[in-house]
Amino acid sequence: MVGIRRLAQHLDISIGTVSRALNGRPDVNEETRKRVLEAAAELGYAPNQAGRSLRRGATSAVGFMIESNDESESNSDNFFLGVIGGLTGALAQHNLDLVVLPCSTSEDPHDYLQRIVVRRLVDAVIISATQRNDRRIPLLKKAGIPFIALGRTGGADQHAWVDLDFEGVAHKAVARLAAKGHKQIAVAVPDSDINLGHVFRNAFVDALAQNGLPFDPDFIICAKSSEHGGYTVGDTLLAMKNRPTAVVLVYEMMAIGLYRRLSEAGLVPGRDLAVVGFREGPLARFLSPALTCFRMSLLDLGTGLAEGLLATMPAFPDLYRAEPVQKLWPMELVEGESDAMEV
Amino acid sequence: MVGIRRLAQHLDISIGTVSRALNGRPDVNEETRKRVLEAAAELGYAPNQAGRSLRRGATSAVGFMIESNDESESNSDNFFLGVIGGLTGALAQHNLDLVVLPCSTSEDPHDYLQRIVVRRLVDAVIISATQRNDRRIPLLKKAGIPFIALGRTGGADQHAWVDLDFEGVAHKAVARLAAKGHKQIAVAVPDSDINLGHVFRNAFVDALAQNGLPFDPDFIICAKSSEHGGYTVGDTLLAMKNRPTAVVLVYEMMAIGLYRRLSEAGLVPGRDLAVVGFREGPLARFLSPALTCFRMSLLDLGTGLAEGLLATMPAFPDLYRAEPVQKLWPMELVEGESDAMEV
DNA sequence: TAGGTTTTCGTAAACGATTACGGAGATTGT
DNA sequence: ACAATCTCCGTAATCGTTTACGAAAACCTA
Repeated sequence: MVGIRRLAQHLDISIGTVSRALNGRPDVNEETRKRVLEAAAELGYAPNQAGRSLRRGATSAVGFMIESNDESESNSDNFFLGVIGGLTGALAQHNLDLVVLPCSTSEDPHDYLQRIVVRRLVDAVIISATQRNDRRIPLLKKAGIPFIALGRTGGADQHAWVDLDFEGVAHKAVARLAAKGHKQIAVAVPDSDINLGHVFRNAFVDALAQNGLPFDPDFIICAKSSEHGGYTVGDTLLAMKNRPTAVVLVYEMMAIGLYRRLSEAGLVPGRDLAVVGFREGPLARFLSPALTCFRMSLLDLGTGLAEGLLATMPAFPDLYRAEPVQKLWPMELVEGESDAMEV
Repeated sequence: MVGIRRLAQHLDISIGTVSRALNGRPDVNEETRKRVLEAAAELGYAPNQAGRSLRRGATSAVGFMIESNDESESNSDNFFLGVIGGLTGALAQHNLDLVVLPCSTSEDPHDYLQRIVVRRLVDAVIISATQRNDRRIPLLKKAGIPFIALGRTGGADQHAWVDLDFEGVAHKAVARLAAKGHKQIAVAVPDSDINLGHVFRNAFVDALAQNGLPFDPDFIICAKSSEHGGYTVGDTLLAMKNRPTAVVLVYEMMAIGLYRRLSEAGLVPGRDLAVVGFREGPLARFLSPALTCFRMSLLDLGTGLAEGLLATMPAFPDLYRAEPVQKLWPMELVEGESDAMEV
């Protein structure tokens, strides 16, 4: 393996000069720099990451912590892959690698992250699937590791995050349904301790109030964020004596299950029950009737996350900003037929 | 940050002894070892990864190279997440981290991998989406990096790989269709230079021969491995004067597009055209009529990949085997209604 | 008890890169 | 011509950990 030593003796200069030449330091003759650069390309030299990290005290890597669902049951489809694409692109421009840190669902995310952090495996981290009271936040703050969260937390403390604009989604969905005459609108939220459920629930309640609609606690339906969860939402709806005329869902997989349950009951979405989904996934186009839902660019979301993270890293003084980025990511309505009915 | 130095001075012993105690070396008093372990836990010590990597010449990380499709168009959904779950579990048992290396589709995978390898970012790699003549193989061999491929390559050279049992799938699919009287069976394969297409195509031709069925080159349909690709497969089929009575697909997303195209033409899968899909994804259960396809455990696949990789790593002498693992992963038929018709 | 063996631990040299420091030439100023 | 300045580069320390080597102490054997 060719290191800086071999490069230096090949050029018959000192390793210090080689290093300076490669790192763009000013105190090196331009003629020498050119020779070094050429030799490096010729010999296929690249700095050893371990040596560099040790000396610099930084790894040039940021971690993206996701929970790797052990079996394919769950909701997340191409979501993370899309975000990862945006992240890598934006980070690569600053010579940062992305390290995906998949936390098994059988392990406590806090403990997993602690192991990563204390070993100094990455310079900064992105956490996802944030909980209402997420212990990872104080951990990262105490360790002084720059971070950003994909998803708000419940805490009042300030930290950088990017989240989907649930308020906007809830407002658009409810306003649209209200305009069609719906007065009894239900919402399905995930039953896990993930913060998303709370946020979406609150946004929904606010949207109801803004549209002058009454709020019935029974209309908040908790379910697993999976296809089967959507099926159980159908069960719940069908069992209600005072059945809502419309329902708003999170996760496209829920929509699939609900469609199936309705179909079994001889009901048609958009005719017997207005359905508004959340994120437009690859399935939404196929569902019949077409699902009214919301669209976003996963690539842009990843880019936005990267920018927000870089702004928290003192190692990038030109991008650094004192106040943490807190950004709601807009989603655009995709009109379908699943909420076509008027009432 | 607490390092081995602080730990040593806190215990008033030398750093050498601390290191030996932590690494389970025999030449340290058990009483001393216990004290060191306790102090390490108390002070929250964990070895700095950069220092350790530099000294050991190994990073304790294996890379999993995937291509991160820039936009959500493409096929891969929960596939990688599932495999990652299996990988992390199996690797963690040997104190190995998994680093996901997402290669942007705009970059040459070979160049991307070279940058990773030359910087010694990982000890071993798993490559996926192998091409027929994959330049990454000689790169890794030359660099002496242990690796395993998820997907066979076309080359005759020996290296470790795990691949799906396309032969088994093709044979089961064709035999099943032949038993129902089908004589004109088409197959849709991806049009990219990924090796999967060639393998699947060959397996299909073999299966035809084994079942005494004629082979018509027109019945090999190339398409993008996406929902839209499936739609174009439908276009191609409908435009044929001598239309096949059955079609076998790869990728579940293709099935969705094909269903949509057939529906637009007023045709029903399983009645007007027998459809056999490939991998059972979260969507297959929902398609109506239910898609006949094949099932596998992504978790087990990940575990198998990890085992095959460990067997190539000299750093694990007890697992090391001279001959590289080459394993076809079986898939189990999931009976649906999409190929119910007889002819 | 002398000599040999074993146990336990401290010392110091690596690993590969970065960078503060200082020195040798070359250049400029008076 | 002498000093001051500037340009360029070599030397060596350093990051945190591992490990070969040797030494001290303890233990055994005859």
